[in-house]
This record gives sequence, structure tokens and C-alpha cells, in this order.
Amino acid sequence: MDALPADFYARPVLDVARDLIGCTVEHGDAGGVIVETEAYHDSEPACHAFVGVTPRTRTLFGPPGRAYVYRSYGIHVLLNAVCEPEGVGAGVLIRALAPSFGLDAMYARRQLRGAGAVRERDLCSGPGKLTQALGVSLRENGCSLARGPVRIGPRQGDWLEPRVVLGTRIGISRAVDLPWRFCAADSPYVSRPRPQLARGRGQAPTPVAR
DNA sequence: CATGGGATTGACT
DNA sequence: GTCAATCCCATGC
Repeated sequence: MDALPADFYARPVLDVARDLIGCTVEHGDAGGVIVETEAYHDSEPACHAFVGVTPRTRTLFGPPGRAYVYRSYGIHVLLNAVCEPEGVGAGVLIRALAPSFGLDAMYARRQLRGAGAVRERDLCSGPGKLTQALGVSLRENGCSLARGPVRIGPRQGDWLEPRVVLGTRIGISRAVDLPWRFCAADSPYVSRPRPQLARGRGQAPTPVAR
């Protein structure tokens, strides 16, 4: 797989979050297509980097194109792509994948810990689920997303021009109104709640201009 | 050094 | 809908 170069990430984090929809993430024997992302930037308080440079946020302020991996709620591992020029603390949280290959290994790793019967659409439908399925750990923090072990490649095939809808970010308590969550429209692999179509007569999905 | 709070998930009522 | 699990780290004394 060709991997995206570092300068892909050295751009405004909202652009990168949108453009990562449809790209491929792989780690070892498994991989999938990104169908959901969220953008975080040190200018807003939901971002870890809001507090400035600390041991935890050092990666976020570092060069773009690296993985920022951290533990959430003591249990889950979350994967981000560091964005914007070095010195800016910004990243894109990878929230869900459509599994592409290595599904057997993903089922095995997901069922290993706690999860009961796992359906394919739930293999990677959440930021903690996908790292567990791919076998990503905290050791990958700071690694290059071009050189691996976790790598991200460009859109291919049916994913060259995905329809993208946006909504507000999930699971945060500050800056809750920013519409910085990006999802592939109509993908069954997106985590809940789905952002687009409110129930009943919802407003139409908001396509992202580009 | 002690404390508190999560960018979540799965099980359960 | 509710809730606990569990670890890293930021903060305050």
C-alpha cells in the first residue's frame, strides 16, 4: 500500500479529518477503510492539547503524520493522526472503519477481551473497538503513519469520492457544539449515534464542500 | 504524593 | 435508559 505523505497531514485539521474518510488504515495482518473521524485542535477545550505541551500532549504538538495513541477511561486505546505544522497541537481521531482484510484476526482480538458475539458491522464501529481489532497499542504512539507499524493509505476504488456528512463530536463535555465529526454517508460501520438524518423528517445530509 | 476525570464499551434494568 | 471497569496524567497540596 502506498502511504499518505507527511504533508497530507500538515494542513488544517478539519480538511484532514474530512479527507481521511475513505482512506485505508492497516496494522499488521488487518486493515479497513476509515468511515468516521473527529477533529481536535489546541484552540478549543475538548482537545488534549488545549492545556499546552505536557508529556501527554508532546506527540500532538510534534511533526504531522505521526500517530497519537492514548488510553481512554483506563481501558480503551484511541488512535489519532497528528496534523497541522509542528508546534500546533491538533489531531484527527479515527472513530470507525469498514473492515477490509484480516477479519479473522480482528474477530479473534475483539472476542479475546470481554466482547460477546461480535457482528462484522461492530468489529470497528468505535474508536476503542478498531484499535482492539487492529491490535494497536500504546507502543504505537509517536510512530510515523507512513512507515508504520500503523499506516494510512489514500482513497481507492469505490472510495475515491465518498459522500461525507458532519455532526457534533461524541463523548466530550466541552466545545460540544462544534460540528467537527465526519462520517461516510450511509455507511453501516459508523458508530452511534449516527449524525445525519434526524429521525422522521430530518434535514438532508450536509455534503462537505470541497 | 493524592486525587479526580475522562475523545468508551459491554452488560444489565 | 444506567453503570462499572480501570489507567494515565494533569493538577494541587
